[in-house]
Amino acid sequence: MTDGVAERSRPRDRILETAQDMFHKHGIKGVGVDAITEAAGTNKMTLYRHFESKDELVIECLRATAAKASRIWDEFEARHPGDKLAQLHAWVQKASELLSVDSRGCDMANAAVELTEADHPARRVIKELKEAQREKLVALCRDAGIGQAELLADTLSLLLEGARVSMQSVGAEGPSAQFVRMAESLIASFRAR
Amino acid sequence: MTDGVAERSRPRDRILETAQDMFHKHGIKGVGVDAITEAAGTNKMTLYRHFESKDELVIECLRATAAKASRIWDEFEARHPGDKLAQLHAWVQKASELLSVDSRGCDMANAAVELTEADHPARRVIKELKEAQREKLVALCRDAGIGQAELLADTLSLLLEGARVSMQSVGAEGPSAQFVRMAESLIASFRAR
DNA sequence: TCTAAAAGTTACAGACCGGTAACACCCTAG
DNA sequence: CTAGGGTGTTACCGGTCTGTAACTTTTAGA
Repeated sequence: MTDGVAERSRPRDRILETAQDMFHKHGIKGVGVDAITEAAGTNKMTLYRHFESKDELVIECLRATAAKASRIWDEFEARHPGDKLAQLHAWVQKASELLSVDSRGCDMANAAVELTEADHPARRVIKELKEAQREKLVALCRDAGIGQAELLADTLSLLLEGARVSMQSVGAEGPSAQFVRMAESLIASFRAR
Repeated sequence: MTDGVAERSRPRDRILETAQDMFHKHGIKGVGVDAITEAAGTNKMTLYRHFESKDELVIECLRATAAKASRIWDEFEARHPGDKLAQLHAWVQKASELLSVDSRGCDMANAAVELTEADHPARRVIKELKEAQREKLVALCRDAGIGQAELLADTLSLLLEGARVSMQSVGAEGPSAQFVRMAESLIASFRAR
């Protein structure tokens, strides 16, 4: 009779994990703190003892998501130590796997779409995290020996971001279905010159 | 002393136009019907006499947006009659113009991100409209004499969709800044083979 | 075992939401 | 001039939202 999401961890961890999951699935404005705490097997007061507001919880969730993504990058290095080109291909492969398994795309991009207020506290965090990810991909492309590393990295970024949002509007059979082919031929053409 | 948004048109038209603008700027869940009717210089009862629900209003707004986009396509044909390749370049140019002028991206994609319920009435409309746009771009590529027209059209779609969402998370100086260069070299490479 | 912190419980405040009812008004078509 | 449809106004319903107060229970460490 386990709790599924909850298990027996500390309330703060359960709240954070549950909130990540629910924000991801239903959007930030689509889920209230009551629903989160109930799903996490706790209550609202406990949430507000650990997070000073819903916005702050959102930010913590985004940071946690980025940390998970970072762990995936560590896997690339572990599986293909030193071989940056193989890591780049692994990146494409992993991106397409996630596309086929999850139809809700990137939490940070989705949050940016939802939180339209220019001064929303989450916006600067989103920008920071996205910029860090961009730099990582640029570095990977450069270390893989590609000339115009920034341009390739940015193109791959836009393709992936587009695929993730396209899935949500037209579904998996839309343009996003060809993501791997696009990305691979793009890498090939950048390597050729 | 004009009303700005309102002028002296019929309440229904004012509501539709104002709602389009406000949904676009602040998101669907970010604006209430009260705010819309007030900005449109009318009241809630009048809105509900013309639209049976907020969801229905959202759908009408999406259709109106798609109709505006369709008028832009008519411009391409008017400016470059018969020259499909020139129209494709015009499409790239226009897309980048819109990117630099408006940072909130595509209403349909944004709505798909916000409205997470799988059976939301707006979702099927979004899918229909997006599929229609996809077919238009595929036809344009094919008529421009490009071999793998579907693949080029889908790649361009993902690039643009990605650019529009990337702008919202990292801003205009991010990867989306290179959209024109990416799109043009992509077209060139498809034409070359 | 005793204590203190963490967590649970209940109730509530105050705001906003989508949607409706009842009624008064105005403007135009006949 | 008059009838009637479109519009404006006010008030309200039931629900949901974030966030807080006050109090009780559980848990864990010395």
